[in-house]
Amino acid sequence: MQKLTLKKIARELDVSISTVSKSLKDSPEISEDTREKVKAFAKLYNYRPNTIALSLKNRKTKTLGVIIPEIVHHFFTTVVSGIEKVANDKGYTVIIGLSNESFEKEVTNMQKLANGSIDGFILSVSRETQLKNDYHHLTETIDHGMPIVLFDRNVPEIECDKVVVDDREGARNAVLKLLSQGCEHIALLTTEDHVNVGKLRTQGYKEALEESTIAYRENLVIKLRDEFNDEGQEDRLLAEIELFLRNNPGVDGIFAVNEKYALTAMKAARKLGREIPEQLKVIGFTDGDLSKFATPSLTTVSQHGIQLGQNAAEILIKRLEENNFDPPYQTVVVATRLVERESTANP
Amino acid sequence: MQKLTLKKIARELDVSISTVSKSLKDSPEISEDTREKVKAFAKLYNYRPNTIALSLKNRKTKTLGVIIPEIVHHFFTTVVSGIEKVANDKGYTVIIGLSNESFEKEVTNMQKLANGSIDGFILSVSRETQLKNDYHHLTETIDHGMPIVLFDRNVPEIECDKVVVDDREGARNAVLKLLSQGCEHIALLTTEDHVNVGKLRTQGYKEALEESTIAYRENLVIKLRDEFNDEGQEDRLLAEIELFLRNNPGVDGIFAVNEKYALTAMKAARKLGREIPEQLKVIGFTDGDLSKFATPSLTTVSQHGIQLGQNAAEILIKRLEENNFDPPYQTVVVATRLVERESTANP
DNA sequence: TTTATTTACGAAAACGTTATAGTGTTAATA
DNA sequence: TATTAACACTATAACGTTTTCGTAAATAAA
Repeated sequence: MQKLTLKKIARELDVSISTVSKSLKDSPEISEDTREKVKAFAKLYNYRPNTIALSLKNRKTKTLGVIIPEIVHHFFTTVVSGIEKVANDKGYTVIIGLSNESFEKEVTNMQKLANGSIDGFILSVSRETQLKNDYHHLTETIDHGMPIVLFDRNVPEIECDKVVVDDREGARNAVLKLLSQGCEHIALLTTEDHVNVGKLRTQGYKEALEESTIAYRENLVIKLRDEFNDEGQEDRLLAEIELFLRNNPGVDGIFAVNEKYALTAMKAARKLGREIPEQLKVIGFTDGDLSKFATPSLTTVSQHGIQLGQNAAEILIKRLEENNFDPPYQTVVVATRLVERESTANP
Repeated sequence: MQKLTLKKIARELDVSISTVSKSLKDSPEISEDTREKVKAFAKLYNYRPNTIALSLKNRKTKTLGVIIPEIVHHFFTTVVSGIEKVANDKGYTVIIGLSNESFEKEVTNMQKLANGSIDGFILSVSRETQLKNDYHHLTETIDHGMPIVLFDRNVPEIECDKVVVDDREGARNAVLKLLSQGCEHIALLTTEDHVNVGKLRTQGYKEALEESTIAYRENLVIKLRDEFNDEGQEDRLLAEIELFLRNNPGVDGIFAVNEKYALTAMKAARKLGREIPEQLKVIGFTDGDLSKFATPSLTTVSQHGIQLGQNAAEILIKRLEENNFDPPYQTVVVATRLVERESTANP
């Protein structure tokens, strides 16, 4: 009924615990007779070694801690599924911690997991952490010999392995696409400055313009406040974008740094009677269902979240298994791909 | 540098391990002097007890195992976030296992976690498990004294705590809504029969019709094959639904058992030139971003995933803390709510 | 002064493993 | 026959905790 242990098997078969353990590991020290007897018994009653005891003994848990800012989020879940895949294949378990974009939750979650529960972290820092610019919990963890792989939201000042999306290049390609489709007044819908990926995408936007004959114009860049992302704030987001479009009737292209902004922009445009893609072309970032099912369907920069997760897990596990926790660290940049759909089509 | 343990503190302060342990727990057995000294040292070097050692000693891990069929899935992630919230508040950690709708992965994932890593399961069975109708892994787990809370996809033959959505009633309300909006030929887009929730929603559809003057007609029920849900099969799904609509020009209402089917139906309708909501009204299940951002926005049956997850975690933790693993078990039915949007509006 | 009691600590066992180092037989070798 | 080697097992320590039990020394009571 209750969990079977080596001790119970030993008692039952009237041998020592060592004998049982060795039999199950097919040690030649034990006679074939005894070995078979023990194995048969263990199989019959479905013995499985206690993971916790093993973890304690081996001082490794074969478990990865994954901390993400949000779970009801397409991109992060694709990353997690990539991590899970690789981890499972290599015999690792995954523990997920959510920071909900909060610095404090990120810290406590990490502290809780760092005390023996896991062998290493895969983590994307919360928005608030970026804002506070406080990364002591990361450096401390690394100093204690626990490896971290940072993904997506890069933190240049932290030295560790990293897997990031080529945000700059992805954005550049998106804007080049808009240019090649004939757009001349391309707006950028982005986040506040402290969000690293937003900054990189903005940079890509600028680069593309610099390569063209179109000048960069500050007033076509609209930085949407973080709070607009919160549940129930969709209307304010919409109002903000609508106002912008109303004030800038000449805008014929929009590059948005995420799906939501892009979809909301399309909604605003529709309200203002602007035809997509005829009068206004739109490209978003993150290739989720939202883009696929939008009307018109949305051209996006796909981030290959699964790939990203797989890379992160592979790097971390490699470090763990090679027992090498020291520099040099690597930074893998995962290329993006522009998925073209109706929102940028030319007649 | 490396992890601090009681032993190291003891050695450093030249006292016994017991003294350190007791000091940190403020035991009156230890003199105030020593206590303070130990606590100061522990604080200075940031001592945290090793979770694994504690788990082994206490024979409980304060960890919940959550097994879900898919993670890139709005509904399941909302449930997980509800679980996380409650679990974290009560000092529990969450381990996530993905079955990817596969029976085998579900079983191995459970076996791996059941060997000491977790105190109990929260689980939604995979599609394949339902198809095979093989639940021995669940009964065995329960027999070993590990509690399970089943959520969403109910398995009537398994006795344990359950938290389910009121699928029947949700569907009934949806169809009643369509009826009240004047629909007379209401189609049902559902899954294959072995999916329990699909069956319940179908039942609700029938009930609503029975309460009306409209007769149930077999040929208005279309069971979409499971494989159409796979990545990259969107076109086949669309084709199937389009064919159906073409063959049934009289259809003026659609109730779909998930967002994807609903959105795809809208797309098909658009291709056929049918106006939504004027000529055709549509309601989906699951209130995700897809519905919110669709054009026209989609009326849906909201499942309150967060609530569901919270309930599940509360029930499981209650059982764990009360050390009561025996019947009676409870089944909580979470009510749905019809979120009305443009797709069912009347002019 | 002798005995009882408190104070302040330490030793040891236990949780379930694994690995190292014994140990008592029996068989082979010198 | 005496020594050595092979065999088949067992005891023990260790991983990091907590807790029960023990015990010296100091203090209080008889």
